[in-house]
Amino acid sequence: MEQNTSESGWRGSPELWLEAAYDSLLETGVDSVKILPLAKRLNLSRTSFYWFFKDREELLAALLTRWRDKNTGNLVRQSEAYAETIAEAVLNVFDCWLDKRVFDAPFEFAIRSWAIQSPEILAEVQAADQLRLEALTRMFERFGHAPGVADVRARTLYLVQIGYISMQTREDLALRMKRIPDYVEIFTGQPPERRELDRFFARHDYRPG
Amino acid sequence: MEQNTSESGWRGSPELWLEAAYDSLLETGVDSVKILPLAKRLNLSRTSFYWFFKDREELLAALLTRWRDKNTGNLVRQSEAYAETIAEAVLNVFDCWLDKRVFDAPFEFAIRSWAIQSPEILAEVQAADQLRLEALTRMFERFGHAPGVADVRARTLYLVQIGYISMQTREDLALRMKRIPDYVEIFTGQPPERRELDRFFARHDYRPG
DNA sequence: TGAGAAATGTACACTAGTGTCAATATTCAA
DNA sequence: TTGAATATTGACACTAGTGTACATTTCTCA
Repeated sequence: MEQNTSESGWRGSPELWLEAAYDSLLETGVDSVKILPLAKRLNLSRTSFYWFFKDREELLAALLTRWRDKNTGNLVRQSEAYAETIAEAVLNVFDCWLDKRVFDAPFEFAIRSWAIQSPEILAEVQAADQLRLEALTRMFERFGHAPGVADVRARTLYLVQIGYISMQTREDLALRMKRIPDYVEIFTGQPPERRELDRFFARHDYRPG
Repeated sequence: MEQNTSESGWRGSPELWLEAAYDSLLETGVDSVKILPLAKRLNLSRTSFYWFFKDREELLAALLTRWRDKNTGNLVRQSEAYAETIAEAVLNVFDCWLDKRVFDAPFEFAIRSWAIQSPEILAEVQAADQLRLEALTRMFERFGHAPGVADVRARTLYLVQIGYISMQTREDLALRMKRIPDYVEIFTGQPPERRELDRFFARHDYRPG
């Protein structure tokens, strides 16, 4: 808890405070990201925080930057990945929902919850939504869907996941994987090929059955 | 602002404080539901609050009750409404998303944002999600979908809306209505009949074209 | 090994909220 | 028209947070 991962002999660092802020944000929301409680967690004097950050605002801004870089960037990238069919393309996007190295769902929920109390955060979230939806719409259009339908299919794919995040459920991999073929069929209008599913399951270390 | 809607000559009332709390919850989240700011809004002394409520907790509990009674009750009811086809049944559920007398989307978002900082609220939200999903799954099963598929279709229908609420977009009726036929087709696997759409548009005072 | 940079801590002044109590004012109904 | 019920208020004591100033400690490296 009071360890610093960097190699310096000092106890504190910007990274340490940011990491504690991140943990606190995900556990109990932005209003719990307060310097006094973080200092207690870190066994540091509250005021030494100010050596690394100008004020609380600056810490919160750093959290926002971290979110923007991770989630939106990777989602857009997945939507542009190589695929031979729309089913395969959708499965590429599903990678986001199953691999926390690609997309951080609890982080996403914490940021969206933050948006209710801050117009700036709301604007950030809406800008992200637009970028992501545009990328997904282009994906459906690439596979021959007309613009209007592509838009609604992109929304369905994206909003189901945002809704799922908002439910904050913790389900095991097997349960989630069992729904995948039905989701693919609903989202694309066509059932996925066996080999497409196998490739997907394999890269998530899942053996059906 | 300092008016009391009830007929008594007093300025304050439980309803007045609850209404102010509701407004504040929807505008800026649960952390803004504080007695001091509410009192300022109402032009009342902060301490007169304690005549009507034991403490802040009791006020928050009243907000939760209001949400539970309104949103979950009505959604389950709409899922059970008379329909001849699954498309018509889905359109009955869509009534919720378009009529704030039936389902209060901003309220829903505020409650879900609250859940990040309170295990009790999280439990309430998850109980509501389960009730609603079960009702929607039964709806798809009534129209002949196998249990597994019915579950995934119910999730799709429900989660798209929860995700939409989480985006906090404000779009006009025409734009939202334009997507309806595509949504029905994606959610049910079949396009809606012209007359089903017409009946739906008519009851929302919308003229397509 | 000691000077200076980097980090930490203590003391202070401030703000915004909570809830209790006793005093006071207002309304309603007999 | 007056007394009881109902509501309102200001004063008090408290908690948890913010940020600044300055003294102190700890590390680094010349």
